[in-house]
Amino acid sequence: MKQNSYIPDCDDCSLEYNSVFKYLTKDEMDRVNYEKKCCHYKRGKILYNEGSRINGCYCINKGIIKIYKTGIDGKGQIIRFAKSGDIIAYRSVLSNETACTSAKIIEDSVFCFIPGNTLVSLIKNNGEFSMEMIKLICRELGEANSYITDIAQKTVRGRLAEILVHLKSEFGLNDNGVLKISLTRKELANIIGTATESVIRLLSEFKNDSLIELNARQIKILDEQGLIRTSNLF
Amino acid sequence: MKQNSYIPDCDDCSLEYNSVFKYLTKDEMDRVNYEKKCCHYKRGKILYNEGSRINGCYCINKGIIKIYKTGIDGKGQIIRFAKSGDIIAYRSVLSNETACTSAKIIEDSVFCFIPGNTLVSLIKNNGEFSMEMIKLICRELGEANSYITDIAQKTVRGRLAEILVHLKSEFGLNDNGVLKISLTRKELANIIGTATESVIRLLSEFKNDSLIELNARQIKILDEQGLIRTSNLF
DNA sequence: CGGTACGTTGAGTCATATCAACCATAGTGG
DNA sequence: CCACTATGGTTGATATGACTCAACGTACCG
Repeated sequence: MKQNSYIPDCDDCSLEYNSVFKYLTKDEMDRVNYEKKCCHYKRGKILYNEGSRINGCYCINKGIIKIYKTGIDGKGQIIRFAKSGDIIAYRSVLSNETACTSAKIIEDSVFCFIPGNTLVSLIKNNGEFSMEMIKLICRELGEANSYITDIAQKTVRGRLAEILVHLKSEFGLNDNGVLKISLTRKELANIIGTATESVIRLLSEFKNDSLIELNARQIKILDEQGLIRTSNLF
Repeated sequence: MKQNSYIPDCDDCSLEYNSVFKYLTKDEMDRVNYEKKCCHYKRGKILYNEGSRINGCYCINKGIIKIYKTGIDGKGQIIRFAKSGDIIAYRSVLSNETACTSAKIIEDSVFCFIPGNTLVSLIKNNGEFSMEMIKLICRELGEANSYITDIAQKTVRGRLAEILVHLKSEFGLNDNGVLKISLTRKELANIIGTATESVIRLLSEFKNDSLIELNARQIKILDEQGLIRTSNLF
């Protein structure tokens, strides 16, 4: 891990992104600042792999990271994306298991590594922080549960429409109404658990229905309500 | 909620089922014992509904409870089952949201209601307990993530085979090799997200392949390895 | 300039959903 | 006590969504 010139300060970072770390005391914050290690990674780099033992968590300052699993036959399944202010890999550290997911940079990132011991000691000694950590994990669990229902019940078409809406609300649009997050067709397919070809076909159907506009990886949302309707069709 | 004659003691219950509550101090345990409320519910009764506000969690002493969501068009999706020693509904309490699932008794149950305040205060004041709570939630999250991959990538056939194996390992078999948990075809369908008819057809295929034996709701596992193989077929 | 990754389109196939009919059982109310 | 109704289970016929395989275009990179 190469240390780079720019190192975010935990105080600023946690405030700006409203992360759980803002519940730390001054002393605790200093400790984290001292013990953390900052890294700059470019698109394509892998942070950790499924099955590996990780002895700390990563706090994202900038960029986007995809968290995914590899199923039988090697097909990838994207579980979620992490962005500024998010913490990843805490699950393995806290439950003392090997990683159940892999993490790959999909947009150049800056993040800090916080040793597991530090995290555990914060949880055990700071009730407020601990409570906030729990809320965070519970929120993630709630999302996972919803996703199970969606994926089990909706058609591929519905799931794709839904994921576009979801990506909009999570990462926003740039000035021309184009989704800020840029994914390959295959990545889109791996979110909703389908074949690349199906994504391609459905995207162009959406284009014909004037729901979106396509320009390579640029996806412009034309009719969000229409997408929402599509995602809820039986 | 009718109080019934038999009221489990938290000390015994947490030790017998190895639950997170065994990390409480004597005083804390007394408090929980004092503040909890014990209930006896029969099959079919609903504990709480999606969308309702719950101000406490339930600790299961006996029985089986299904936790499910209702999708669009009213189709149910079973998220998981809770049994002796499990805690449910903690997510809504801890993250201060309304319930994202419903809970229904599927095998006569005895359980205790623990007020949210009590739970939160235990988490804030007892670092060990808090850490164990976190481990528990992380484990549930890990399972949810795996399930997302399975459901997105496996065929209905594979999922059904898998769920049978899973039900065996979670609830065990009785003396004649029959799954202890008894579910309707529709419930099985709602676990794996398919149609009742498909479950029926696949179960009889499994019977023809000598993987299982059927007798109404009694499912006898004949060839667990075969089921595992079936569940992993691309 | 050739290689590799990504994107696109077409054709054929298969697993699964849907619709419909039917039987068995148990519970309900007149 | 019987008709009535609801619920669960089963089977068959049919429709179709989505996957797979295959071929080909394009862009970028060393």
